[in-house]
Amino acid sequence: MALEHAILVSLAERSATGYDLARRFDASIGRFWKASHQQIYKVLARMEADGWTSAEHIAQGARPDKKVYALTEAGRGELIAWLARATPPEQVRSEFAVKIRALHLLDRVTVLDAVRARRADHQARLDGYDLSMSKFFPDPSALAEEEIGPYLALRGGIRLERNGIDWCNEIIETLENR
Amino acid sequence: MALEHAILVSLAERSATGYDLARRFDASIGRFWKASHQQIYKVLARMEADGWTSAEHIAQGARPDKKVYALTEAGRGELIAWLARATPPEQVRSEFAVKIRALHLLDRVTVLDAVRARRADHQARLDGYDLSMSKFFPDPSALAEEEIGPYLALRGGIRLERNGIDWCNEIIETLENR
DNA sequence: GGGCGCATGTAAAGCGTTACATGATTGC
DNA sequence: GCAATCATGTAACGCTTTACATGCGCCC
Repeated sequence: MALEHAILVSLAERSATGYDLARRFDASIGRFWKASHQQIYKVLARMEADGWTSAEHIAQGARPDKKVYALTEAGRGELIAWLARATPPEQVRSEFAVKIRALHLLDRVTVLDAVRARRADHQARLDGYDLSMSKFFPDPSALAEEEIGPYLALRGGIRLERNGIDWCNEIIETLENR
Repeated sequence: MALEHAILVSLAERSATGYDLARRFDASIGRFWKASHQQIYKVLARMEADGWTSAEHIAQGARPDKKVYALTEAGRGELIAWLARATPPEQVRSEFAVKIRALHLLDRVTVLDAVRARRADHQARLDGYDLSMSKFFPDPSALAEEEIGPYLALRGGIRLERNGIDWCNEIIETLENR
């Protein structure tokens, strides 16, 4: 896919400026797709040229002018078409896992420290997700139609971090018991 | 990081040609770092220029000539230094998760079909990993020193697939119960 | 006769990261 | 006075993907 489809998803939720999108990519959507503002502005310009979005220029006295992007019918069509297309299984790319493979080249203490640091890292993100969960979905048994997706995506994030923690624990235990 | 460090890890296990590496990246190492042969040949050339690897030219009558790359002392040093450097938490990039976020824009049947297909995909890879496990590590309580890393990496892969399956099941159940 | 395995590359295009650039307002 | 927030970009570089290119031997 590409960034443009993630932007389509975000704009379908709410129209936004490039700046807004960049912040969303730092928070919710960004759990599964990171993007810098530089990238976003470039792609946004291309999407406008392709007719997927339309921009409304808004002058603000004190603050800088802004361009609010909204989905066009064509953009919405492309979004639906993309959603319906089969998703190729994405490949994992984990520097940590590559290092784990070669762990016997390092002394045990260094490895254990690194694994504990990574576990703390997973835990910190998990704490953030738990907070989002209680803030945005306090009652998961009563979700509005458009909330199911974001809820399940957040659940996916939580599972990912928990899984990361479990793996770290397994590594630590395996190394300590020998 | 980059591909070069994954190649260093692979060459530390055994010297290899670019072709061999490409196959390894299709199998074991590739669980966590994919690379095409085009990429590998280019990086290998640069690594040789940097003195991290040394190549031995071998002419084979019938088959094409080959270059067997081995780690140099400098390469080994770089590998150890990289292993000891802190690993920045890698960002997830999941097209599937982005789609899940926007799932309410599609009809339920299409979504469920897609999620079931993805679950099957996870299951297929898990089956492959289970096979590797029984083939290479039939007795995990008696692992040689250099086997611990590859064993734990494989465990990580297994956990990842299982976690993927669990998430798919949660999505399916959530969608079916409403 | 056709496809696969071995073996090595070049070239172009697209995507992503990092650095640079500007400028006003608000809060500490 | 200094940092952060709002707001939008350009430029250079590097990594990744996709397409193109070659050529022999073996098996069905």
